[in-house]
Amino acid sequence: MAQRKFIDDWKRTHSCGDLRGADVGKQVVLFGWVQARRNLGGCVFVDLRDREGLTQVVFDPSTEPRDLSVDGSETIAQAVAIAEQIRPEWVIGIRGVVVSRGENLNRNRPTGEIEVRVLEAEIFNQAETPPFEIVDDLDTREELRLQYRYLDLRRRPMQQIFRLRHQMNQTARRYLSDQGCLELETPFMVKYTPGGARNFLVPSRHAAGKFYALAESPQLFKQLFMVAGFDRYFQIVKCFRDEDFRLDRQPEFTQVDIELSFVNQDDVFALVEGLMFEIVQQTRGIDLREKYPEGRFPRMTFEESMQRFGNDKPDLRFGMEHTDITDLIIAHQGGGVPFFAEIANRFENGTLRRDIPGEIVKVMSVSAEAKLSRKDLDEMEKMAQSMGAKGLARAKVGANGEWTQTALKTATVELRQAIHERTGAKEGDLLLFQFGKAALAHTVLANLRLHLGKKMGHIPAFGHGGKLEFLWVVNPPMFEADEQTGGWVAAHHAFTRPHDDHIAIVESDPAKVLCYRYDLVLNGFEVGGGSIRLHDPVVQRAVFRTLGIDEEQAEEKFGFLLKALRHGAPPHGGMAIGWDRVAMLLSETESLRDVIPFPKTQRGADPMTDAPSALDDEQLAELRLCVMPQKN
RNA sequence: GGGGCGGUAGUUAAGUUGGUUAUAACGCCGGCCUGUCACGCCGGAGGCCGCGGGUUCAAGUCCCGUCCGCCCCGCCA
Repeated sequence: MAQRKFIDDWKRTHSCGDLRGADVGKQVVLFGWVQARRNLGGCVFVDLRDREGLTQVVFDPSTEPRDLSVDGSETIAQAVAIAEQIRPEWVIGIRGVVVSRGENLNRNRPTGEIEVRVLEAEIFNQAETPPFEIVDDLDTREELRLQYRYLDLRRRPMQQIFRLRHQMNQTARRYLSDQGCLELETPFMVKYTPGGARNFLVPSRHAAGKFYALAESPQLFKQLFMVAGFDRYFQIVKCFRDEDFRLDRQPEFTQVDIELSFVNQDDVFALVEGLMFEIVQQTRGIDLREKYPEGRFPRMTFEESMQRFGNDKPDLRFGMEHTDITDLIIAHQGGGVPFFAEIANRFENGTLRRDIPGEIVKVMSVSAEAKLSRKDLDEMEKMAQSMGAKGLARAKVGANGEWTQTALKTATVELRQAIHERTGAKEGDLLLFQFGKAALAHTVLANLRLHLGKKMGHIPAFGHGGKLEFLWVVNPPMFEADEQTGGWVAAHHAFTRPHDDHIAIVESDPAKVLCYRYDLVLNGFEVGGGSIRLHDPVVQRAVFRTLGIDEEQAEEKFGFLLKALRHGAPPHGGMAIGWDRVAMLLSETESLRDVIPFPKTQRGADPMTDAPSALDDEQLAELRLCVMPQKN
């Protein structure tokens, strides 16, 4: 067996990204993986890779150690023999001398001025031929990349992403610590609490038949830190939610969790803004003060966001806003369009009311520049239908303000003029309509807006495209109507503080109650959310009454928190930042999976380890569990 | 739970109205080559066309089912 000189007697002197022209003449020891081997017949060039970079090393049988003023002639033949054997991804070590490449330099890499002339080499390990090449611009099924994630992670772009995450973590720790926050830990295995996201459950062997829940967030525990008087807390923490996935959702994900005592909403914002400025500066070298000179992010109310963009996480990198024309439809009694008239009638006769969320008519004006073909429109209509819409009514604005290419051509001049005036639509523009249930109309138009934004090149398919648009979305409603029961449910959670001037109407007019809940949005992604908590037991009881939760139920569900809040809870509030989403946006990658070292597929599987897996009967018996047969 | 797209050598793709032995590039293996750096040149191996059923003289291709992956709606307080 080889003598292992390279590990036992010699130490690595440099990384594969270190050496420059100034190092010429140095004797060096490099360790790494074989990126590429170019055998010219006698002379073998090898690109040696480690996490810092690539260095070309040369195995040349004609090397004369004396010319390099070093020993080692007897080892050169051995080294050249090794060069003949090695293959991509083998792990080797070399000892050699840095020489200038003179005219033959490679300007494409930082180490391109030099190469290392090998005097001695050792193979640490061979490698099977990898299922895909370890290259920067890999084009391979993602499933295969996940199956061999350790090879995928060997690639430079992936290494850069996780270096970025390291920087994010270091920056957050330093900043939040400087802001007086203590890094404290909360349990992952917690008591199951109903409502909200589904929990992953962990069966207990000691208490067979009982289960822990994996924490969907440290929410309740961080509030207990405030009761305990820690004053300010943060944690970089994993959260677990057993819900369906999207490109920005994984079953386990990381958030930077923050909670502060004796603060109002503005105090929380200032802290988080400072953090984001710092993160963007440290990781991307971008000074957000150029865009936000006051050091603050803009704010928009929830209601305005829904009106203008159809969701609570608007992508502000481009326009194409929506316009609510429900009032125009009512005023014009349908304006000659049968299905508008139908809606107008229902408002007339009181079936629908404007002051409570119900049905609406919205329009999005698309510039003539979009040059949408019939095929494009059909595709968009299909998209709308796949989201549950009946169709996609549209009208093209003609030279004299008439509507063409549309089922809406019966619209009156007055209605058309009113709509053109409000939307600013000009000749050649296309009007896209949605009407009916507000939630559906909003969803459809919000998605079409993003679709068109990408299609028209206002925003890239993924990545920030040089624009970082932050926004606080504030003052959402505290309660939502529960369609099934006809009662009220908490729009976020029951421990959010209502606006002070709405406390009086918590029970009398829940629909109008707004609360101190806020989301931080970046380029159309919700990257953080939080609230000022409700620490007043009197208001808390009123909220529970509105939600139809009596004291007994409240005790049963949230007893430990309510009890804690009765023992001297300071006013407090906080924030949770979706750290993976921030990493995804800053690294301009396509999905959350790209910024998580070992992510799950859309169905929650890990192709590498084959998790989740079945248990054998013995294990189940120990937990006193039995698995029901699959229902068909 | 619903809708859409995809699955063909190790990888990425092509594959005609169903019709001989399923192509190509990269990778892999062997040979040659002393200044390559996407090295080059010559040769070679490599296929359960995701899986199961059906239609047919004949299926990668058409039909049904199913599994897996991705995107969206619902869901995610």
